[in-house]
Amino acid sequence: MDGRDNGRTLPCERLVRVVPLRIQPSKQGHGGREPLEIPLALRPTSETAIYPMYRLWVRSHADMPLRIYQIVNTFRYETKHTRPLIRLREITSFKEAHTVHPTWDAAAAQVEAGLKIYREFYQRLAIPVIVSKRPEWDKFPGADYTMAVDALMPEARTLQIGTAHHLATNFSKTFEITYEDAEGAQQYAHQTCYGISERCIAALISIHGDDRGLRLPPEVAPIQVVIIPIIFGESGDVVEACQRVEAALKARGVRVRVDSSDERPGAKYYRWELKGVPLRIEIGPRDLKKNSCVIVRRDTAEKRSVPLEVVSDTVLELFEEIHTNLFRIAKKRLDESIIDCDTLEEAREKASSNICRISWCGRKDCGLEMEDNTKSLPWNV
RNA sequence: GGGGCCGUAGGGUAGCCUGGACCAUCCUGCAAGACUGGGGGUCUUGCGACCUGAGUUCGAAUCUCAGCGGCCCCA
Repeated sequence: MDGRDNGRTLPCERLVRVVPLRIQPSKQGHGGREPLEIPLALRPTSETAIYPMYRLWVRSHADMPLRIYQIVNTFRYETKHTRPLIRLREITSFKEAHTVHPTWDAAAAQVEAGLKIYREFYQRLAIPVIVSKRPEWDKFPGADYTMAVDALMPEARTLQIGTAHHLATNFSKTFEITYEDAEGAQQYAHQTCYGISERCIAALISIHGDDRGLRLPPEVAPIQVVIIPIIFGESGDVVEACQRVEAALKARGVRVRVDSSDERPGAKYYRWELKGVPLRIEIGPRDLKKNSCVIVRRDTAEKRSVPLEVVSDTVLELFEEIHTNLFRIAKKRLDESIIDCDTLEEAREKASSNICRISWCGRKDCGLEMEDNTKSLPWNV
């Protein structure tokens, strides 16, 4: 699918320059001279693949809103400086929505709806975000305007972890996506597109992780509770107690696992902390005498002895607390890093370790000068 | 686009400068066993590597050249 072949003009000339419409791999990678036996092309963005279909699917106002999403891999022509999960030549799980609406306002409402989804998504990952409108020169090529979701990474840099674009009629004019309105006249449709990539994983890992490894919010932890039996000799009763607790938690829908490998308990603690399991339950002879167990939080390392009959309730309560705590810590760090600057000089000093908020007249040359002077992009990464 | 650095078991490394006692060091990992077990245990045994090619040389992990791969810095 190559937009240049159909004789039409793309909505923005910059799109052609910034996003190659077709990447042609060779035996030496892209840019090599020797062609592959079977010619292959990598598909960079989805607009040119999807919108010709939208042209066929959208006929009347009754066909809208049209809202479709897909999870795909996407290729970017990054020549250097790739970084795992953050800057990749192949984005392996781009989750993108493409919608069509009759009016500009309806599309704008959809942009808001998309942003609301992303706010909730990141809330559930315990990641506080900043939602902002990008300046003209930083928006998606062909967009009327671009909204972006950013998170703060530990090294005080922002990471763009989601975008939502109002495309207005820019693409519908190119791809001739029109509909018949109530008066029987043909109108260009208004479109939006919005997406997030595996950068959400990068943010999750970086923002919550500590020196002991991952710290995962319970809702998204593959294993939410690990049970460590403390075995002396035979200890059949300990093993049995672990299995009872495991069954009780499973019955409440908890993703739980008993680590009955023959490593030392200490080694198991370190291993599961590294993997970010939110709660660890230790059960040994001492606990069984009291008919209790020890529950240890990954986020705070706090230990408490809990009677066996209330383990499930306690676990579910702690899940809530852990999520709240992770979000609170991240939110505090974000809030504290945002500082108001009165002068460009001040912003220059502080931009490397903070998010600077500064007045701007709205002119492009002023904006670019601010970026140059502070050696930062408006949202860094 | 420009510059710099580096390729040794699954991971991390020593050896390279000054070629030979290197069938390549140590840590970790993996496999098996024994004693163990409330914060990374100990011992025994085993597995596993010099990026590729050409050259120099009696002899190359080590020197030369080329290729491939990776990392970092600058624009």
